[in-house]
Parts: sequence; C-alpha cells; structure tokens
Amino acid sequence: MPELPEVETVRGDLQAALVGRRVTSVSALGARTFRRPPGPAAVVSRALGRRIEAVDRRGKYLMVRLDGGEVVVLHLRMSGQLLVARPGEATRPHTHAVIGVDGGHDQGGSEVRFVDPRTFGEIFVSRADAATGAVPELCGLGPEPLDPGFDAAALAAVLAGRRGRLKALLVDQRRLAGIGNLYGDEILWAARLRPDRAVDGLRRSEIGRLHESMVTTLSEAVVQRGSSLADEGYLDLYGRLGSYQSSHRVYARAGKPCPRCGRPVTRVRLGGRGTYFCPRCQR
DNA sequence: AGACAAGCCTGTACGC
DNA sequence: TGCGTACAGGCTTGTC
Repeated sequence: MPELPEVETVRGDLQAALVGRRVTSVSALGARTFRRPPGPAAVVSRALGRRIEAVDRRGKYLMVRLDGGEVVVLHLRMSGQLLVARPGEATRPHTHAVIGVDGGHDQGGSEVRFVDPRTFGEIFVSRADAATGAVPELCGLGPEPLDPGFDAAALAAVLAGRRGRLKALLVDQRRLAGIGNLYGDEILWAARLRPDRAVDGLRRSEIGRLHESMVTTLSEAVVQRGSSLADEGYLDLYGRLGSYQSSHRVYARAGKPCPRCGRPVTRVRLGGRGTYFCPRCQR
C-alpha cells in the first residue's frame, strides 16, 4: 500500500524520466481507473501533445504537470503501480492506462504504464491554480509532514481541538497528508505513544516526540525507497523493491519482540485497521 | 472456502 | 442543535 515514502520514490523516478518529454499517446483502458470526472476522454484530449514540466506529490497523490496548466493526477491506492516500459513490450495483466512520451529508449520513446489489480487507484485530469499550482480536488488534504515549515508547533496546531485516538488522526488525510496504516504504526512506535491515546490528552513533550518521529521515520523510509512487503505489490518505476521493510519495528510483526524492550508486539483492531504496537514501551 | 489486507468514500449512530 | 468522531459497509483481487 503505497504511502508517502513510496509515492515520493515513484515521484522522483517519474520526475527524472519524464520532465521535458512530450506526451505522444494516452490509452485510457480501465473505466474504473478513470471514474472521477471529467473522465477518460478528458485525460486523453487534455494531455495529448503537452510537454511535461514537473512531477509533484501531494499526500499520496502524484501530479504530472503539463504545459498550459493541465495536471494529470494519479493515486495508486492499494495495489497501483507505475512502471516504465518500451513501446511494444508485453503488457502485464491489469494494465489500465498507458502514457507514451517521446525520447528515451534510444529515441524510440517510452511508456509509463499504470497497473492496478484491485482497481482502487485512479487517474484524472485537472487544472492547476495559476498562482499557487494547487489542484482544486486536493485542497482538502492536510499539511505535508516533510514540508520544511511543518515544525512541532504546526503539528500542535493540527492536533489542537481534536478528539479521538491518535492513530485515527495520523492516518486521516484531511489532518495530515500521506501517512497510512503502515507508517502510522511505525511513527507511533518511534514516538513511544500508544495508537489509542486520546489526542486531547497529549503533553507538549509528547507532541514534540511525535513530530520528531514523524519526520525521521518518513525521511528514512524515503531514503530506503519505501517498503515492499511480501503481500503487497509495491515496486518503483523500474520494478525494483524498496528496502525499508527491513527497518519495520512493529508493522505486521505481531508476537515478535519489540526491538526496544523485547516484549511481543501486539496487534489490535483500531478503526477497522490492523494496528501493531508495543504495549510496554508505547504509552 | 472464506477471511483478510488496504485507502478512501458514504451512510448512520452517538456523544460532548 | 450540530459538529466531529466512530464504525460498518462497499469497492476489489490475490493470498493464506
């Protein structure tokens, strides 16, 4: 399940591979992938012939910025992959979109293919705000945890006046953008905070720890090019695995010793999601 | 065979 | 009252 570190890895790969290239073909194959308005025909007509200016990320969304202000927005959701391929190369099952660009592969052009068995992922086209570059559909997202301006005070402002459990807030994209089930658990372990802690009972020192853990956990996961677990299909643009899974402390490690205190990691169900934590050293 | 995994959306219930 | 929070269900398919 791609979260911020995985999406950021793919973003970097796409940026390096696509900027300056022109879109020479768009195949919108999967109806469900293009379910969001304005739909598949709009993606094709508004992207075709455009030059790619940048590839940005907002939360778990990728934004391919085209000249003229159009933006192709992609979300991998659970099982989506973006893979570079040579034109004519065999198409994998569950390929729902193919974007062709000029240049590369010795000038024969390249393709970026969207493969997504569960079809939760989506692609749509939007128009960036001319002044800010913001995409209107993504305006409801919370702040970026790795934004340099996102300090402990900014996190405290996100938490202020909120109720409920800490983990539910961490994975709520309207509060913070990009954290999902896996990194939510890893961040809370690093912060030594229980996932079911009440948001409104956090001390200032605990918020400081949470901020520090958020930044270090996500940054290190980006350096390690994300997590590729056995039961998920995360790969980078070139089909390579990430390596942060070897640094997981609690996620999917029920019964295994906590790396800090040795007590077995517990799994509970929180907000309908499997949640892993150490009941001894997370308070 | 059926439970499970997950992100995100929607509908509904509930409590401060 | 109303808002925000919790929870369940839906979507989907590969894996155990």
